[in-house]
Amino acid sequence: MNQRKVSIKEIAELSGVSVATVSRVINNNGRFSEETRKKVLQVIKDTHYETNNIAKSLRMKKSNTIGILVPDISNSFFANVVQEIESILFKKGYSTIICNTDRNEEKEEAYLRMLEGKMIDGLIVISGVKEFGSTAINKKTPLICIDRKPKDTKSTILIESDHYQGGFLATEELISKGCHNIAIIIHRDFLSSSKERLLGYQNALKKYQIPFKEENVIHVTVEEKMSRTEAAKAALLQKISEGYQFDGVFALNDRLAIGAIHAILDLGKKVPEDIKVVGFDNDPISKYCYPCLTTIRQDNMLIAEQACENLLALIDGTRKDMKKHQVIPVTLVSRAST
Amino acid sequence: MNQRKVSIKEIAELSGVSVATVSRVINNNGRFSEETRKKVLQVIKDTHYETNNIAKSLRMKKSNTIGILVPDISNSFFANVVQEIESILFKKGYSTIICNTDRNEEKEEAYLRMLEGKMIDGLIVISGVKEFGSTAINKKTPLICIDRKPKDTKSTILIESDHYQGGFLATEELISKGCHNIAIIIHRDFLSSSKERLLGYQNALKKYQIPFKEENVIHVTVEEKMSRTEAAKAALLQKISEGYQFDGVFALNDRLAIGAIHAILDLGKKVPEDIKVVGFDNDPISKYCYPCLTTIRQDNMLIAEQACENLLALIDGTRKDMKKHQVIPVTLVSRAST
DNA sequence: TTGTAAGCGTTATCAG
DNA sequence: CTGATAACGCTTACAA
Repeated sequence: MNQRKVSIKEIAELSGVSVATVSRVINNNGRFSEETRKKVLQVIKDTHYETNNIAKSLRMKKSNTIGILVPDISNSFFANVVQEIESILFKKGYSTIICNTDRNEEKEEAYLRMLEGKMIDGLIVISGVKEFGSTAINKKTPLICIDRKPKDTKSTILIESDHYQGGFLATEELISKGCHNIAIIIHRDFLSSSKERLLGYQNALKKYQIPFKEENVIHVTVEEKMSRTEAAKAALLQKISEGYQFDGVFALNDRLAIGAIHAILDLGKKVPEDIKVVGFDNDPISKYCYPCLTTIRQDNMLIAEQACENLLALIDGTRKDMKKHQVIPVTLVSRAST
Repeated sequence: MNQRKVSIKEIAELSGVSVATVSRVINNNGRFSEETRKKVLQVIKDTHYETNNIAKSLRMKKSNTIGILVPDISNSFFANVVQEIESILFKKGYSTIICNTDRNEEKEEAYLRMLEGKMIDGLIVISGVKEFGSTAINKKTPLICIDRKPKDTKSTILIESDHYQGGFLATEELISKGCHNIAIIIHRDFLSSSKERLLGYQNALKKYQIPFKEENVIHVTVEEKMSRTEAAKAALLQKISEGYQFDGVFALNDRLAIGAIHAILDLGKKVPEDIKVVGFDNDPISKYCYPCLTTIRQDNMLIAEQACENLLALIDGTRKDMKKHQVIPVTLVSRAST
């Protein structure tokens, strides 16, 4: 019962027509009689014929495939966005090649070459490390960036969350719950997203006339083999041991926030009674930690939708009024930690 | 500076040789003079030529692409395994098409058709729902299953964790910490992995001469729009309200375990002092919840390695002594919850 | 309405 | 050592 792979040519022979006609029927393209249509379709059914997309791609110079570059698929934010993108594109008839770059520039470069060889119709780069000026795919391949823009700052479209708003909302939440002395925990301060979040924090303070103090900014560096959570915990404990006092924490992501909570609990204080905590990302762990973590939710779904929509428009050439920088609103998810 | 895509033919012309020779040089295949080699390579470099893998695949009937079917990429176990597989295969020169099936049989079927059209060289199915007997890819496409075997039970290779051992270790841990009355929380009891874990639980009890009681088995059903965690918490609270007593919990996955912990804490009891808890999977949340969760770690890395190794052997035809059922050991990760 | 044939970019066979 | 050329499976003018 092991049917060999059957080609359009054999369908033609079995149906008593030419390959051209079969092709027309398959693609519902051009004219043919109802009779031949029926016959061809029947033969296709019988033989379990499936179009060879490789050949089709070669001929059409279109692969119906798009590439996604992602730094780390096991990060929940990335995983979610990718999953959503994949799902949307699938419905549109595109398949997706997901490339996990490990934030490694060489790997990224290698993937780009591979993708080019596969004649991808478009590319989505999430938080990419590489500047795309010199790369293999600098041609006309439609490109959308999410979360971070490559240095080659020309005309590529960037889609990202409203990090400023996120910082503002998080801080406002703490203030509204009575905090006056709010620590902010930052990991990668060079990221534009981090800077925006910090700015939101500062402006929220200003709005409520709370002075911004430099000593409230806690920078954590994550050593090799150490998680962000551990690093944040250690940094906070260190600072406290030096006499630092505070009544609220805004951590720039949920992993850091959990670290802060652990530190606080270890000292015998209570969250949220003694100190309140807000994170960022709405990582699943924020729902499962104890106490549950108030956090800022990025709209992964909308980011994905917008990325796909723009990319497809770019591919189809129906590029109307696409903004170069698209900012997606975030929302506060209020939980037990505040 | 926008170079059009350049083909082997143009390389030939620019180098003053034939396409055949260029092909030979590129693939280091056949004989050619050092001189021509140098010239051709130089032209390739100058023009930024990149092989068109679509054309190559068509000709070679080999795409150097493998497909992965995965139920849910945002599940940490799956995400990890997929990530690892992708990384290994990439090093071997294969690219990977990751297909997220959402446990949806139609989507799975559609993906299989798509993958066939892409002439994939091999397929890895993680916890698949479909029986592959009738499907598009029943040909000779090499196939490896992870975690669950499709019904069509013929000769496909299955790689999975030692679920029995996991159940045993988890239960033994609880017993060794003084538990005598251990609840077991089960979600999908029809899965063979669940059955094995239960069996391990029972045999561990037997080893320590603790009688197995049916009332200790808590089945949770997860309603639409409810997380496993919430469902487990609700189920446990319900049971307790009926007067049920216990001093330890073995939950068949970490999400369920977290639910149990939340239930226990809500009742004013302490973990691990009053009740101890063990989960399964070593989900990242197990490290970040409070208290941190003792759990069973599946060896994702080894599973991935073994899957790739077997698949590549199948593809190359160097299929020596491959066992049809390969069982990967698991380990206990002891944390605060016990 | 249908068939013929060219061509997409490669590799492999067969002569030279 | 190198060059023509067929073939991979498909789409699409152009003819009929």
